Amino acid sequence: MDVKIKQLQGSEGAKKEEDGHGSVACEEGRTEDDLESARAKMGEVREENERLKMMLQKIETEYRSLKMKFFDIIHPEAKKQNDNDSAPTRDKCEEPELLSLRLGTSSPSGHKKDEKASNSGKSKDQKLNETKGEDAGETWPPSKTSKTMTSPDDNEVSPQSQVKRARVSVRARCDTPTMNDGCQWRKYGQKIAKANPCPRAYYRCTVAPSCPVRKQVQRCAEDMSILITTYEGIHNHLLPISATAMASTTAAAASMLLSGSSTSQQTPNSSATPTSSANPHGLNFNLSDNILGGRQYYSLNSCTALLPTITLDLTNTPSSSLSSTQFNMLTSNFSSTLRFPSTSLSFSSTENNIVPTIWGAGQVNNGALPCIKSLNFGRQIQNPYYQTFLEKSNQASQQVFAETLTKAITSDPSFQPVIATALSPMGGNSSAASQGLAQNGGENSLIHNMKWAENTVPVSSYPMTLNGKACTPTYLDKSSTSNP
DNA sequence: CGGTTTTGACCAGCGC
DNA sequence: GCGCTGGTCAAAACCG
Repeated sequence: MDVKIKQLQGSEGAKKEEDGHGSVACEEGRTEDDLESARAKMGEVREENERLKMMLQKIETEYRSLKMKFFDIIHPEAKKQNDNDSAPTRDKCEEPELLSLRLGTSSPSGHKKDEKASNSGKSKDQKLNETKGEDAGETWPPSKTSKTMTSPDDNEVSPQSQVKRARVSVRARCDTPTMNDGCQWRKYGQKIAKANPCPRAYYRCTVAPSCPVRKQVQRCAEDMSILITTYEGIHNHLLPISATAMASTTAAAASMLLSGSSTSQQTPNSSATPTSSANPHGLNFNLSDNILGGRQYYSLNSCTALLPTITLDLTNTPSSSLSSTQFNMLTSNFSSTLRFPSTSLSFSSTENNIVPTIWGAGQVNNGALPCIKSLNFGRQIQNPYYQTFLEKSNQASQQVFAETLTKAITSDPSFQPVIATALSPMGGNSSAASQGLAQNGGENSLIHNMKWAENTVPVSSYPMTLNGKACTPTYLDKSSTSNP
């Protein structure tokens, strides 16, 4: 991790020059007007950076405060005994708890045997994770393995086991039988599900023989053009570039689901009244009841209802109760009909010029899978190339995203715990963010700090294709980088 | 020939 | 205990 941080710091230093702070020499040959214009822009950028810096500091302060409160709730006895303990001590104890929510790791405990050899090289937090048996990789219900072996985790429906079994359902308009999400899948079964004439197909990942990831593909009974793909599990292998987009997106979505669930759990009534907060960018983050969770396809699938499921609605059909120009994040409540909460993220916007810019670096994102670039918590790919690529090609979009997200966070207090939880696995701890902030002088601090996830993948490389045919060809940048 | 798909059978969980 | 349903297995068929 230290190495990664150093790499980031190094890239940030290089980026400063790209930002224009060290590029005065490049101004040679330009007119005085150009110089004045460039200086004015530099001033604006500096001001914006200062604002972002302040926002980040505020977020970190609130994050630490929330962490302390959370720790007090979880360990009230520890609070009594350690009333005089400093915050760093608490952080040490709490970090594994928060890390247990991480879904984007690529080292599932289901393959601990294989990992024992390399265990010595693992970071501290990873080891703590394994010690507590909360590794997020073991997500698939061990239906078959339970025949021969049962783990203690499987016998209790603890919050941790719910975490492990989180599902991410993706609704997208597709004409072909299945979405090509970049992974290799092998079909191992097909069933006619109740109340849906369309058969449900079962696939498992064949990129690695021991990969636990599986997916179910079924057409929506209400709209045959909508393909519902449900992912479950975490890849335990390196992924192709094109596959990391989906993997990170589902991981991020699942992470949102889990963090949102925990929030609702602690304050079950807090979401009774939908709250929304518009921001100057016109991007609304709505925290409300489980509006989409009550959709029919949830209740029809009893088994899905047994698992915490998050739905990424990538269809162009605006939700009946939601504006088509909103990025609606709907946290779950605890419906009496569902044993676990379901969360829906609706990306149904087709007209909004903000969201596509965020997801796709300006490319129109009309139904293509949005890549939550700056909220990737997984680390499937650790390739410096992606960092460089992103910094050069997606810098503008990330700035927009950072600004938008920051304003959304600051304007909507209910979103802060979600981000706080989401940020906790990134880069190990929040103090690293502070360090990075201090060491790089705060320039573009928020943007950079939110780029810790090494598997960030440019959307332009994500082939939302269907068996080789572009699912939504107009959204793809054909000049994008090719897979290695 | 090896990998994938198809498809009937089997199993487990759940409700009655 | 029985039936229903979802999920998985595995042999056969299929395909490049």
